[in-house]
Amino acid sequence: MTKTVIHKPNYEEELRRAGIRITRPRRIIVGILTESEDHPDALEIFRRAVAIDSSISLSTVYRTMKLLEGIGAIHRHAFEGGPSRFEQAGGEHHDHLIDIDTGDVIEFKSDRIEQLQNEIARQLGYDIVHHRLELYGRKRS
Amino acid sequence: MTKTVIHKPNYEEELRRAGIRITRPRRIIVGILTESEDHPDALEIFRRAVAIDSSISLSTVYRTMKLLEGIGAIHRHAFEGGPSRFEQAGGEHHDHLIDIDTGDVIEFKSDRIEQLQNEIARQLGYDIVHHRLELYGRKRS
DNA sequence: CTTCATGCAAAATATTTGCACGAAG
DNA sequence: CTTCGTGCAAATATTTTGCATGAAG
Repeated sequence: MTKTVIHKPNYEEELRRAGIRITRPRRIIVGILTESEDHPDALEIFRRAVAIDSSISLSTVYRTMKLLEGIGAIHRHAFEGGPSRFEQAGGEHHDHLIDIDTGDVIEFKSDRIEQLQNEIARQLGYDIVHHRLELYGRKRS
Repeated sequence: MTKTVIHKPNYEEELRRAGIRITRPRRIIVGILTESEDHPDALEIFRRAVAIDSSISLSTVYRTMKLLEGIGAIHRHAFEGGPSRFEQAGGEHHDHLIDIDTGDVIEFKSDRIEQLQNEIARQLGYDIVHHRLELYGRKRS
C-alpha cells in the first residue's frame, strides 16, 4: 500500500487535444482544479471561481465538470450523503479513506486489492470497467 | 470469494425490539423489502407499496427507509448517478458488482479484500467504521 | 388518552436545461 | 462569420419537513 503523489496535469492541453474551446470560465475552473489538493464539490469550486471572476455561474461549473469528466480529465466521487466531489485525474489510480468525523479524504492504493477485484470479476463472468472503494473510518486514538 | 445467500429477516420483530410502532404502511414496506431480491430505490418501493395499499405516500417510504437504516435493518447504497437503493441487512456482509449495461447487481464477498482494507486503515491510523466496494463491469462475451 | 405516524403540500438540495446573447476560432 | 459557450432563470430529480389529522398502544 502506498500513498499517492500529487501531480499537475496540463488541462488546457487536454482540452485543446479534445477539440474543446478554451474560454475564460474554463481556464479559471481548470486552474482551480489544478491547484486543488482536496476534493471540492461543485459549489466549492464555484465559490473559488467567483473569487477570481465574479461573473462565473454555477451552471458553467457543472457543465465544465461534466465536460472534463467526459474526456477523463477529472473523476467524480459520490461519497455518502453529500454532493459529487471532484478530483483531477491523470495521477495514478487510487482509492479513498474518508474520515467520518472531519470529512477529510486520504488517498491510498493497493495493488493486492485491485488484483483480487479482477479475479472476482472474472469468476463472475465480468470485466471491470471501473470500481469504487471507499473506507469510512475514524482516527484511532 | 463466495456469492451470498439470501435470508429473510423478521423485520417486525426487529422493529418491536427497537420500540418502534408497527403500522400498516410500515408492515407493507418491510414486507416488500423482505420479498425483494433486488435493490429497489424509494420510488420503486413506493410503487410496489401503492399496489398493495394505494394510500401510502412516498414520504412514508422515505421515512421508513431512514428508520430501518437507523436500526441497521437495511443498507442504503448510492450507486453511481442514481438515487439511493435499499437492501435488507442481516444477511452476511457483501459487496456489489454492478452490470453497467443492465443495472443488475451481483453480490459477492471477499475476506481477503476485507482483511487488506483493515490493514490499510490501520497503517493510516484509522479504524474502519464501514466501507463501500463497488465493481462496475460488463459481461465478458 | 397520549404519543407517534401519516398524507399532503411545500421546502430543501443537487443538478440540468432552454434561451437569447456574446465570445472563440 | 459561424459555431459554441455563457449567464440567467426555470425545470428536474431526489429527499426532507411542517402541519393538521388519525391511528397505535
